[in-house]
Amino acid sequence: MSSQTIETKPNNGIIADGEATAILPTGGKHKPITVIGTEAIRGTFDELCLQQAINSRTAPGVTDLVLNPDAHCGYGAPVGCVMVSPTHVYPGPVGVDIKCSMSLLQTSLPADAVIDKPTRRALINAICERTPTGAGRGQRNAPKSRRVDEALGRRVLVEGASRGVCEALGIPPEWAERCEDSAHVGHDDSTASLALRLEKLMPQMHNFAGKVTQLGSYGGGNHFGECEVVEFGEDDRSRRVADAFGLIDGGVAFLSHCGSRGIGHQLATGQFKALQQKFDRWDIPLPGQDRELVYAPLGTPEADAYLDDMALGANFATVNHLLINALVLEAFQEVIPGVTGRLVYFISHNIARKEIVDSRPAWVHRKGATRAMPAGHHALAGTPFAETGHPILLPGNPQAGSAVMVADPGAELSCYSVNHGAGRQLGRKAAKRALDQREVDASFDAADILSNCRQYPIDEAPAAYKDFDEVLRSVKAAGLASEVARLKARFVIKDGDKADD
DNA sequence: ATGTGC
Repeated sequence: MSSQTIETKPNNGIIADGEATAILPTGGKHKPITVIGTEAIRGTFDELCLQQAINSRTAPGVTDLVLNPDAHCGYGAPVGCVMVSPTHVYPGPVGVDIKCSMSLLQTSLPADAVIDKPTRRALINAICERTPTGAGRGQRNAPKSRRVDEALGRRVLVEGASRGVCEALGIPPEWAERCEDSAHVGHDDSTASLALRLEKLMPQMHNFAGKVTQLGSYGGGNHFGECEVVEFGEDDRSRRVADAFGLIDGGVAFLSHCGSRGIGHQLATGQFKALQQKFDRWDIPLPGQDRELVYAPLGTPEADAYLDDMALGANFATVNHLLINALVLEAFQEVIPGVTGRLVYFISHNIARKEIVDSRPAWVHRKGATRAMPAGHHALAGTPFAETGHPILLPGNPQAGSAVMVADPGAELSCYSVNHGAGRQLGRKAAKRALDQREVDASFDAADILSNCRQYPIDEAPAAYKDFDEVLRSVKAAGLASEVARLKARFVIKDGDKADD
């Protein structure tokens, strides 16, 4: 494995072939890396990020690698990339937070219901009581009707959002149709193999009962819940699609970002360690000599174990999101009786899926990347979105807004994928050095956006992220997707200096 | 991302 050097080439070796599309050749017979991003965006990719992309592109069994405009360094592969392999699975290019995802709940409320501050404060409190934030945090005072014991926890991991699990947790079962995948199965397409795998893992699953009580919680870092006002665009097509998605112009919606919490973390790190030990023992060369890029050929016990563990974590994340949405709706109903809500969509940006790429089945690893299938895509047949394409949920930042998009046929270029958000511009330490807490808080006050935190976490401030409009411009100019609606924050739930502690 | 250092 020769690791190419990139620093001496102009533009880091990236060759533009359109306003927002480019290629990065990696030498040999390899198809080049597909790069999405305007010139301004392409300048934000640092060397390590590009080296990770090259390592990933030239790794065994990989046929396609897409680098998205929000790309930055990740574990082995960049956050913000798509890696396709018909023959291998790669745990690193799924990531440590298995099935980290976005979901959007459309309520029946008009925007003026969330104007006055006391109502928004009451909503923040009611939501925080039910859906906690923070490391280790889970359900504190869940009512008996929604308590997750060990037995139900096992069912969640094995079945995902099955009818039985939804009923046991008070989740409207029809929401399962509004999921990118409501349930994940094991390596042999059965749930039986997942049950067996979980049984085998149980002795290592420290505090399993405690971890399953994390269902219905956000965790920390960039995870959040956000009350939004939905703003449709001007053109007829986007308004028609927004209607079909069940969005309401000028209505109140709730956007959530979270993943598989402690369970997914334990499953992912367990897989990294197990595979790294085997690579050490076997002395097999790693792509770019990077231990974070361990892999397993399909059909081996190692690949089976990874696919099973990924499915267990993914099922937890799916039910976590659906329960959060059910609990958030309950919180709205406590504060504003009579309000109703429907799940618009639940879609992941950290998962490997079996899809058809270039007419053959392949594992599409999306790491900080979102599936983007347009109207008429064969995989959407029989879903509510066959005629429109499915909703794409892209968090930007509370001040610039977030976006609902829909894929265009041009998304074939990026293996039917787009970015997963704005992407970091400043590392956490750099953000703490560069940004001023009072200015950050003042900017939220000026925009009349409330938060559950006394001080907004500075490393999560909008200025720590790339310019969201430039990122969206890249996606549109590359022909991947169109904007359907913008979401403007009215209040934000984050892990931070909580007002209720 | 994470019972936020192995």
